[in-house]
Amino acid sequence: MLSPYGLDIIESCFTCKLRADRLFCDLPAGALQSFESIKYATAYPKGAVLFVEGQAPRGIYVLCKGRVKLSICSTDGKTLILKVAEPGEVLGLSASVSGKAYELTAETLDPCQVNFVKREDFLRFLKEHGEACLRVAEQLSEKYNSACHEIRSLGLSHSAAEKLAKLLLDWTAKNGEAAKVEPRLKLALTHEEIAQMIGTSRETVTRLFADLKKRQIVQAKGSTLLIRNKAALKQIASAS
Amino acid sequence: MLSPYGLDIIESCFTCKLRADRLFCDLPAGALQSFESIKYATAYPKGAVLFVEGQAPRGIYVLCKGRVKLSICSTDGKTLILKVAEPGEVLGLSASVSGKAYELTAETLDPCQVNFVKREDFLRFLKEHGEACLRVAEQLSEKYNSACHEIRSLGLSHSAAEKLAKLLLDWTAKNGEAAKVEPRLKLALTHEEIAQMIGTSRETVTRLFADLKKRQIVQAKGSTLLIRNKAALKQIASAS
DNA sequence: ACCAGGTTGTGATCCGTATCACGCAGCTAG
DNA sequence: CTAGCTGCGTGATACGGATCACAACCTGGT
Repeated sequence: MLSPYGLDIIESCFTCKLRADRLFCDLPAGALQSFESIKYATAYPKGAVLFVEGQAPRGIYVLCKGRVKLSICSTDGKTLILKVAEPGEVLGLSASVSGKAYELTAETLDPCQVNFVKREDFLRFLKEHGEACLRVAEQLSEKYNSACHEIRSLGLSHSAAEKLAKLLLDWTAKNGEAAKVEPRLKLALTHEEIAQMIGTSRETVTRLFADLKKRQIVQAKGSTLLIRNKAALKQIASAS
Repeated sequence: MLSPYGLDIIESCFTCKLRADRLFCDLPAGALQSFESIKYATAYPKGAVLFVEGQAPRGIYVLCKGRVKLSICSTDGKTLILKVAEPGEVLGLSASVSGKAYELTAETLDPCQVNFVKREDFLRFLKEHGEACLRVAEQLSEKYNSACHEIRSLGLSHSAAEKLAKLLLDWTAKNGEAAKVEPRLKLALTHEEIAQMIGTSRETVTRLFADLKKRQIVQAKGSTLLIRNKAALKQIASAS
């Protein structure tokens, strides 16, 4: 198979290494076979838009490789990044199930491989495969859960410092660096994007980082961040 | 059957008038029969707590009668009301599906009738009835959708005036008064609770109402609110 | 009728952070 | 090499709304 945009294409779900530990992908053989027959394996370059908030749902996108930025956008141009999706996640799921417009905009941050399934095909698939339908319910619960977390952080944790600290701790947890005393993490996003994740302005993010550095809580090493004082960060994150 | 807390108990899902237009309740006869056999019809007084954020999921609560306040709460006591659930909604669904803790707290605002189903029974029921499972997926999509709306309003529409205007318009829409030029609506919540719905302080809500009245946009008639200038309200709601 | 507890109205003050307005560094392309 | 673009660092200012502190209400209960 071709390797556009510098990707190594994953040929089939059966041989995919991620399958076991991903919520949706780990289907029984029968269902997976049937899924393979309706999916379109596609590749996107960095910066491609999979779907835009407000569009009628065309279908679902199972992310196999690369990261996808999920955001929501106001009429006057302000953007809020909800999360960055990782391989194994199903995008556009809830819109495809309910038939309502996509709630978010999905844009690739890296070159990505994606399995696309048309909405009609997908709904038929769900009717025929009860097990898959349960998986979908689980995925949706997952999404609902993280939406609730987002709401909590936007609506309750008022100060921007608090939100930034929470975000940093979240990231270390995802990178499997949580256990370490001084976790490292790569800042793959610009200050502007981080600001959009916590609903604040770019300048504030810059100032907050400056403050954290001055207080020896974090330390920059190129584009990687070293967290020198996790306790202090947790303090800030849970400050009322 | 008894009528505790002044409720007229709905005997069975088969005879329930709401069934047809509710997402989850309108199941095929076979599934409904099976559902009837695992549900516990229960009644709650006003102010009862069905479940609390953070608890392990016991099961789902199908609301048949009355209103239930769904809220999320920070460690330092601040509360954010996400929505007020109406009959036909399924509460505690996503937690029961995923097995994670309840994301919210559910508290009755009126005397309520509720069908409770234990988690294990419910999961078994879903495995046996593929159709029901699809309904669950739809309900979850619905919930995810409204969570996204909440996020949008919390994260993007910055001014409190904007959020209040949106809330009022939402309410008129739900009451079927949307079409009218001067819709009425009953304010069943206190200023404090409204403040918790839009993530602001009680005083701000009072001030905002005072301002709307001064500008002749709304008019109070006891506990009902008359909207005199819907256009102006929409203006405020969509102001950047 | 009266008092208590919850709800509403309003002023004064203060703090966080948005916003504007720069200068500076690094990277890419002509 | 220089022009231009994008991302970062930092000051000055302004404003929305949180918070505190009371006063005026309106309930229902004894």
